[in-house]
Amino acid sequence: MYGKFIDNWTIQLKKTILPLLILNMLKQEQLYGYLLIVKIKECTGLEITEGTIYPILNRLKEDGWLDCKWIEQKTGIPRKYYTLTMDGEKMLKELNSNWNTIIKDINSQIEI
Amino acid sequence: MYGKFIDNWTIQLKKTILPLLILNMLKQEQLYGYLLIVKIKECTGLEITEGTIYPILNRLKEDGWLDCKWIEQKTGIPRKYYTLTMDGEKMLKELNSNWNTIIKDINSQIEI
DNA sequence: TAAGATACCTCGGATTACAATGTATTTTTC
DNA sequence: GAAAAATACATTGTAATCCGAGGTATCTTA
Repeated sequence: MYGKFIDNWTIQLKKTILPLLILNMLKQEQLYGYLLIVKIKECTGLEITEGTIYPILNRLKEDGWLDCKWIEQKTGIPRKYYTLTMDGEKMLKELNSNWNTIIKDINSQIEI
Repeated sequence: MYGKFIDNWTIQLKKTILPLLILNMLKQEQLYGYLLIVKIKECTGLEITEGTIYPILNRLKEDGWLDCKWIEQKTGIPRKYYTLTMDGEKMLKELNSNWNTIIKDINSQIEI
């Protein structure tokens, strides 16, 4: 059985990619932490917890790639919505470019 | 300046991908640790040290994905060459398939 | 009204990664 | 031909990271 090795590696890879994924999701629409957990699960199958998502969002905000604002709900708890800053958009363009380069480099080593 | 964030993330991603890359390289030809360091640099620009490559190779061997044998050189130090086992080949097929799925999932979130 | 879901946040101990270090031979350089 | 640099293996201590667990609060459902 080789499932365990593959599972661990796959989960690790998805976690490494998280910032890229989160930034790209936030480029399309503003989102809050708890919803990101759900969306990431939908998109990648990866089940993360709050202990994973909030530190990442805080870090991206501290670095200046994200803004956030509290939005009151008609009903329910207020939510902290995140959006990309101008810097964040520029940075993301380069990050996506890097992502593509890496994929190309790696795929060049994978036989078809 | 956003280079630092991008650099760190890029390096981290490449390191996470290392096992996939190494296994695919070894599928094409038998290689030894020191040469892998050179080839990985050529392919991805990632500069790793022995402290990185040998533990990975040992781990892959312990797990049963790799075989190794010492080969004496006409001149120079003997080298420890690694090859894929049958299990390793099967596992790699699945690993590559996972890799493609992840790329597809992530790219679906990246605007063009 | 209790349980479960939504939504935020923090932190310390477990894990992990790798720089540094060590050995030995060969090649190059001056 | 001595010293330095390169080739090639291996290990390990600690520095950094990560996230499960735990905490607060409100809303919904059974």
